[in-house]
Amino acid sequence: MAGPRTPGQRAGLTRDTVLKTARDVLTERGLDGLTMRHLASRLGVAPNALYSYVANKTALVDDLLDDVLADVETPAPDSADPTGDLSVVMTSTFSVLLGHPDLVPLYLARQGARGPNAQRLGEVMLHLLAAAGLTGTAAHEARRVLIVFTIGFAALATPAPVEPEAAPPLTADDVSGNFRRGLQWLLAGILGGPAVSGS
Amino acid sequence: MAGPRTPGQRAGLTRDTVLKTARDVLTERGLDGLTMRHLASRLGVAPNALYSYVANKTALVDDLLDDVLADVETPAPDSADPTGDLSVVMTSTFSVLLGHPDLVPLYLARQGARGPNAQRLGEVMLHLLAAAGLTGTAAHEARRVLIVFTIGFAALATPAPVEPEAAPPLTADDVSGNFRRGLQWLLAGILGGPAVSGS
DNA sequence: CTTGCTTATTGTACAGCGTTCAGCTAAATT
DNA sequence: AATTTAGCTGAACGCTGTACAATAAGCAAG
Repeated sequence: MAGPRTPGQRAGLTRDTVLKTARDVLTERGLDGLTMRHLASRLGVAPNALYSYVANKTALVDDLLDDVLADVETPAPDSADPTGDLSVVMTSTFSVLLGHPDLVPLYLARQGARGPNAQRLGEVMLHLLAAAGLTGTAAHEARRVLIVFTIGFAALATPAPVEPEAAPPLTADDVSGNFRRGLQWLLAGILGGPAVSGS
Repeated sequence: MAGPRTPGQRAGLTRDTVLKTARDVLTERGLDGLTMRHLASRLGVAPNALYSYVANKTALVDDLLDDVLADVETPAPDSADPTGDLSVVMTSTFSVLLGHPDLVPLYLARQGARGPNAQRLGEVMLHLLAAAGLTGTAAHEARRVLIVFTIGFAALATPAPVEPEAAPPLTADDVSGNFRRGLQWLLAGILGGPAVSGS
């Protein structure tokens, strides 16, 4: 990985290795530790070499965000229990997000990912909501509620950036149970609830 | 506000003017535009002059975050309708957050504010939940759910950072209605089975 | 086998960031 | 009036993301 090279010599980088190493750096050094320079040095390469594979740092992070969502399990297309499937999808999303705590705040800062994986997930959710009887605006609203709730909770479960000061325990398990209960409330409201009249 | 000063001369800064100007800069130039250097030049002052009033940029932002929460209306202490009051508090928090979109992502990145205003709000919520019959762990969980939901929704209502690309309108009104419905679902779930009547 | 084109990579550099240190001087204190 | 305190400046450090021009490796064509 290390090599003193003169200009023109190749290092054999790949877009995939760049992204993968970026993920590694992120989990090891945190969000602040993910700098183009550090990533480059990790790859044994000059910083600007990365720009052959990534338009800029924002694009890199966007790709990272979407990559992570690839791990979310989506249920078999035509199940008999859309509500349960919905619960599974959200719970899976939640736990996937928990696996990459540093990224979570970024999802909210950018209002969710926009890549293909995110889009696919969004469509799966709409499909399940339709199977449960919700369409149109109501379905979009419900989806938004579920997404916000899930990402938001993952953000809260993330370990605090600094200050070990008087840190309340708040283990990931605690938050997970908390998440599951809140999710049930939401699903009950969304699917069963009393008339959601105009208001 | 503008003045070429020689070393030793004072500019008459105040912690309050610094914070207030920081808020202005934030709303005008966004989060990326809020730099110590820009803030300083706006105050007609060398960048490092700010460090007499603020420990560092993080502390500055922390103060900003907590300041905003001062505008949240909290209900009269001993109401007969804690559920309704809870709804009022959360809705008020939501609209206050909407007024400062640039700050919202930071709340999540830092897992909520930690200043006195945030603390007060948190205690008000616990008080209302207790009045509604929830104490102990259940109350803390419920509070967490409500906070996540509220901040998360505010984050989603925030206008996207860049890309006007095919942006769905998603007006603040839309999101507000959405928020209110989701909130009802949560409250219904939190406070035990039956639908929440009031509000 | 050579010629030429494309592209990955380097060195250098720029502008900007948060922050620290040392000095100066106006204001506050004694 | 003398002395301390504190607000402010100038300069600098190390860091960031990124643009530009030069170089050489790889590849396609003659």
